[in-house]
Amino acid sequence: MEVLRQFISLVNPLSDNSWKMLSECCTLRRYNEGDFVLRQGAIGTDLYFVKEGLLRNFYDKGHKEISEWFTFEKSFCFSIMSYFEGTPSYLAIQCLEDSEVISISGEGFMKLQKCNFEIANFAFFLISRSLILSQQRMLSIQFETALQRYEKLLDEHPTILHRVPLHYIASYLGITPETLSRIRNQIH
Amino acid sequence: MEVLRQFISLVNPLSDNSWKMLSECCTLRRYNEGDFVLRQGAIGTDLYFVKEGLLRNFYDKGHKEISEWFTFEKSFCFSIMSYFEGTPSYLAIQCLEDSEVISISGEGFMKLQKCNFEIANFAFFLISRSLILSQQRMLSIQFETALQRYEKLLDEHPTILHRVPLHYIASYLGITPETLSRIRNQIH
DNA sequence: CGAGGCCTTGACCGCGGTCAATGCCCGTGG
DNA sequence: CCACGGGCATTGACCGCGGTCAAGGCCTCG
Repeated sequence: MEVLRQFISLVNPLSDNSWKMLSECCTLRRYNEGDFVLRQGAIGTDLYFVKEGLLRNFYDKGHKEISEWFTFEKSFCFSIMSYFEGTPSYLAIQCLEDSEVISISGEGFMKLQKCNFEIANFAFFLISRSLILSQQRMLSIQFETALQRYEKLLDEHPTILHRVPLHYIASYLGITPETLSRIRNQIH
Repeated sequence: MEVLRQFISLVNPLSDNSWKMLSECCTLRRYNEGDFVLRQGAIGTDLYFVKEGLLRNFYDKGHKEISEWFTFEKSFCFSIMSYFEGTPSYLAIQCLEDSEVISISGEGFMKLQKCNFEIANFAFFLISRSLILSQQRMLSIQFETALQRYEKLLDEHPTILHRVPLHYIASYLGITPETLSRIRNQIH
């Protein structure tokens, strides 16, 4: 669990007492490649911190799976709609590699947030960062070409090609595998 | 200011004490059509609640202005990047009609948020709703055609055609005025 | 009456989607 | 060990949405 505390400390350090309360909401789980951390339709009010491994966050759109994002080690993810509204998750979370994930109970976390300012602060930080990323992604989809988005993705995550199959990357970029293929051989 | 308190009460009512502290951060301002509530490049850490009137939130992209959203009466807006990071705002906010706007000092609000759970809760609510809207807008841009987005907009804001010029609506929809024009006469 | 802003219309084009075929890699079973 | 089958990636032909550029109509205001 120490990894999680260090991660949170980068934002604002928690007192021993706050950390004790928070860690009581946490559970470390191990998954194999292909396992689901969260299935669509399940209630997913928990927050997930990836200690080791790689997750794929995706949802169904028509007959296709759309990859919303890939959660790398040392970062958080959660099902936005499900978390805020307690509804069944349209988002699913699956492991692309064997992974270790710390689940933070949504119920427990929300209670803490209402009575502990350090944790309320951290919650606010998490959400605000999601909001900024969401805005940036929107601008990216609206104004950049598929080629630009692909190059930016490689730039930010150079290892992604070795770790994620191309058709998942395509759906993250908002294009078909065919288009991604054309983009790739247009580069060389 | 009473309107604002009522609005907040819909989410979670504030005690008299919390409201007193919050209202000390608030300033009511009147604007004429065309006036700027926030200019691009200015530091815009405040939150704005529109009591009366209609605002346009837009930014520059290349040589064009892109309308990000229209803020109708009885709702909030703010410059996301500027608010969280205290940086100069790339977003500008301008009045499309004579308006009355309550500005909540960002500085004051953030202080309250760190020592008052009712206000922290409300802040969390505001951000989380922005996040949900941002996600929805992203899905809308990625998967719906311009026609679908236009029809949905009219459905959700039937008065918008009387209050907002078409070229602003076009840029909100992410299309050119020419395309909007074609869409409109294709409906009848 | 003329000028300028807004909206519309037309001709053309490019990005990315769809559909279908082919190639490649790899695991399974005869 | 080879043959087969299936999933993934690629390639090609075609098409439609929406962008660009240019022109024309209409209103308002000086």
